[in-house]
Amino acid sequence: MEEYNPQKIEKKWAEVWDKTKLYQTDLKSKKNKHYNLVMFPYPSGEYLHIGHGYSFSGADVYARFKKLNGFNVFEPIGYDSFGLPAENFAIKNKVHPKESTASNIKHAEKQLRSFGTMFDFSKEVVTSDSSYYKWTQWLFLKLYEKGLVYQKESPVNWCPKCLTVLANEQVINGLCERCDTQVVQKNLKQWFFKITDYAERLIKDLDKVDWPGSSVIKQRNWIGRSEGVEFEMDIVGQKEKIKTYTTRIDTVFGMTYVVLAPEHPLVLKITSKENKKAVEDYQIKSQKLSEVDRQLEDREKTGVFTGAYAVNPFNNKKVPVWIADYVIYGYGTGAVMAVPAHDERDFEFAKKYNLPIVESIAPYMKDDPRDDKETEKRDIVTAIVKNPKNNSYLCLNWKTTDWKSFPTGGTDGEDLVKAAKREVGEETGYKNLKFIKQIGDSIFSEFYRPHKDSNVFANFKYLLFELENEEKEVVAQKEKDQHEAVWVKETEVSSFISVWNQKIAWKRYKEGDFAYTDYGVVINSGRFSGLKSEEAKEKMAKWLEDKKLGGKKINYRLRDWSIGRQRYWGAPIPIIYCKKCGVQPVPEKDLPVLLPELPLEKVQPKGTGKGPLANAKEFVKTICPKCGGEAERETDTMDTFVDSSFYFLRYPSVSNNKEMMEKEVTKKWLPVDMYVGGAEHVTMHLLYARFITKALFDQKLIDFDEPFLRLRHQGMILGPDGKKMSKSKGNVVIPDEVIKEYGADTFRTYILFMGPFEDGGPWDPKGIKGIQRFLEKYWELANEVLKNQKPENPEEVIYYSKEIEETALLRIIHKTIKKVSEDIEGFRFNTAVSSFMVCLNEMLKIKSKLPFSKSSVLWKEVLEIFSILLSPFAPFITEEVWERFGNHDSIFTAAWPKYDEGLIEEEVITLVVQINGKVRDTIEVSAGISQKDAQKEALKSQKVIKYTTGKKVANSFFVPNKLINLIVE
RNA sequence: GCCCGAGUGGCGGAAUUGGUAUACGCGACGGACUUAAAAUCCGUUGGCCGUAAGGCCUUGUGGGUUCAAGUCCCACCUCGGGCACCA
Repeated sequence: MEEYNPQKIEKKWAEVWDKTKLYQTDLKSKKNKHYNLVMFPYPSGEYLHIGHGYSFSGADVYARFKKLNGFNVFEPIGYDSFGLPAENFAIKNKVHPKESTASNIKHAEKQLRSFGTMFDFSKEVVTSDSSYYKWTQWLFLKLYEKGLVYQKESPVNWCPKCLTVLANEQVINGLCERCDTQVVQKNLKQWFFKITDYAERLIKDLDKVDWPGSSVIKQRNWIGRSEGVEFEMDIVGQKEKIKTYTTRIDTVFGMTYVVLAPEHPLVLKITSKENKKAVEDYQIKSQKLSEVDRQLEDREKTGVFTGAYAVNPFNNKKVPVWIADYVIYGYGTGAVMAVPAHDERDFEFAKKYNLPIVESIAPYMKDDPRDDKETEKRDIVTAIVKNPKNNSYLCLNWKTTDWKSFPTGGTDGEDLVKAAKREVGEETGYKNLKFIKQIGDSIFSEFYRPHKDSNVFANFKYLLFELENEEKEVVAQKEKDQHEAVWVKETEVSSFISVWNQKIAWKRYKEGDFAYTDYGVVINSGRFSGLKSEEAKEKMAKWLEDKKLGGKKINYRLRDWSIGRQRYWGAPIPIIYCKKCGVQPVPEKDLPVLLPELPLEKVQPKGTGKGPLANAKEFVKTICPKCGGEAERETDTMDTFVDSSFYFLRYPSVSNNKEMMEKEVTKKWLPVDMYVGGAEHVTMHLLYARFITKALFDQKLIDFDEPFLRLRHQGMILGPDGKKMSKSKGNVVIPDEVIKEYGADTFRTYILFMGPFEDGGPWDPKGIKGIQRFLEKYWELANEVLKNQKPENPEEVIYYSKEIEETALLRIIHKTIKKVSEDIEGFRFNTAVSSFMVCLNEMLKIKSKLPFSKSSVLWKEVLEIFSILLSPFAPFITEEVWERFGNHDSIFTAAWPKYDEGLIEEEVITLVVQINGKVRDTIEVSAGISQKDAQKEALKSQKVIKYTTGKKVANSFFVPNKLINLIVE
């Protein structure tokens, strides 16, 4: 028999598919479309690694599955070829980026073709090609027209190694995303896209898309919406006012100082003469700090007093105004009302600089009060009694409930100390206590009391006592029945006490004050006292509005997208500076602004804050489009994320030089139906692409405002050592070697079989043998069936007889159709592959009982179905088998098989018999058996009898066609 | 610190709605074929006790709900990812 030779087969079909243009999508076709997109690669000079192979394999299985299901599938590919990696590679290898990019693309394309993907190479985009970046520039102009582009001098992230500005999204833990160099802050005039205008919609419209839940959450958190209140405070003796933003207006009565960011413009205006020197020094010092240093986790808080006082409008109290670098100028108003009692940062600062701490929120817990009952307010006091002789504390171990608590009781208007002493006496007998101090302020709790059939809204206070001597009075029997008094060692108190509010009180006592940051009941807050946080927030916001001092405000963490890069290898920003007319956009008709061909030595950035284009005199020098006078071009290039924010819009129109998006074809093909790529792009590319889509939608250039309807991520493939692949670790695996040895079919099937698609994991070359064996077995079976395709005597053929084996053959293939269809739709490729193996193993078993001579027609049919099912994973081998079976058209023009529910259903099923929840036997019964009959059958089993003799079946639970659980006593 | 996600054999992993835990594959062991090896084929393979029949235990740990828990609830531990002085 002819051996399976993947190299030969794959070479043959790659050529045939290319020649017949099988994967060139007719974009004008009326058929149902499916736009299947993969994130296009970065041809940086490395080979496409195994991770690309993973991503493309998964996406391609889905694309082929859709094609077989009758969709007109478009699976384009291109190259994200502008940018730092490509440029750095070129500089390092002393090749011009233009040349290196071209050769890298050539190599990448060769690799891509070897993967056996159905990419439509005829509609390729190359972002560094002027035919593409013309549209990058056009996009810039469109946003510019609508005021979504602006230029601002501001501190920006500067990578001292890449010598360029980076977007917020490109700074990872304070390091440059590309080269891991520590990023510093630099003041530069920069171009920004106003993505913050879209913050709300970018959050809201996440509801519209089918994306992995974790990615939706990640993007939401990145945008960081927060609801709060903004209000103004007077400054004593000055005209200026301080505007502040807070999400916790309910804590405002606890404000004991105000902090401004050091760079806040108000700082110098309000600083008093005596404090001027210190404030200025501090400002200079903090300006020098890099973003990283400023964000270091355990950095101690620092700050200085300005000498000014602000007035809390709620209680007209004067509070000192400080500056400190823990307040960020770019967020909110750059000014914070500091409430040390209820904010950890303010607390730390207040402790360090001895600022007062005032509680305005008391802990509160709603402990299942009943809505239908009255609520009574009660003041309650808890005594924490210390025995100084042995360092233990007086506690109660309750007999009537599972409480473990300190002595506690109502005050009934009595003095707190007196009431506490009385309670301790009644409950435990101890009568000589010395009052030490009160611990914290109130804690509230609302709960239902069964013995009085009412709710209590309790106000707990906590007093600390020391035991003077062990003298006791008699404890009433009634008390003794309820609880016993025990002395608990200090170290064990916190685990002993079970009552939540006493746990908090104990923590306060032992660890001293801490910031209580949860919601609760507002206290010490004048007319707002007694309200719960949620209510107080509403009423306080309303109060501010009425007084015209402020009101509700929503803030976002998201910053505008800085898009200028001081590097060579990118799309020039189409802007002209005219001395007379100022900043002028390049007119559309003059696009593209061609990237000048600089010699390699001039490509290298100098770090002057200006990019290499500034050295290209003939490029810089131009004329003003408005007045025709002498003018200069902008020399920054655009961030590559601008290039990739619209490439999916360009693919269908790639052959059109007049329009970025051809109307008809765009309307038909977009948005993207399925997008496959890494989760690392969630807060960058995917966010930018959504923003650009919405901006174009608002200009009525497209009629949809979400670009990617469905999104799936592939996991990361790690090196065989379990570490992230990197050249320096020497653990990079490239798919070429694997494909050369085993073929693309085996590679694709294996990499998808390794585990769940979204998980990834270490590349383990050992397991690939299993897939190789599987494909070989399939190949052999198919060829054997083929050999027996035409029986000598056609009369001998029994077609669909009732032979058990035939039924079994049909059953297994139909089961497999169902399973594989569902698994591919759900991106569960690993289990789909496993069911192929189950199916093949079953077929081989049947084969030994069902000779070909009798049923070759059925065998052929089954093998054809199996081939179609397998073809998305292993396109080459299945295409070859398909052809050998006498089909003239490609297998990918075939129809995906439908399964017959009736054929899947078993006639005899294996029923699990449990006795008291433990599996004791399995019995063969006919499908659809009733509970009664099942029980009867089960009780016949010898194994079951063993457990049931002399016992009564008290109950039974039945899961039809699965299980029966008999309860015997 | 906060927000996600995950812990299942020697390994990768499976288990639809709570219903036979360990499918499928790798590896390992035993056997067949072979002068031999590779390849291939057949068998065994969660742990413990037992000659066996069989029994007991087992999905990170500890509790709970249930006739029944990998799956649901509570607490904790470990790992991975994201955010991180965002007021």
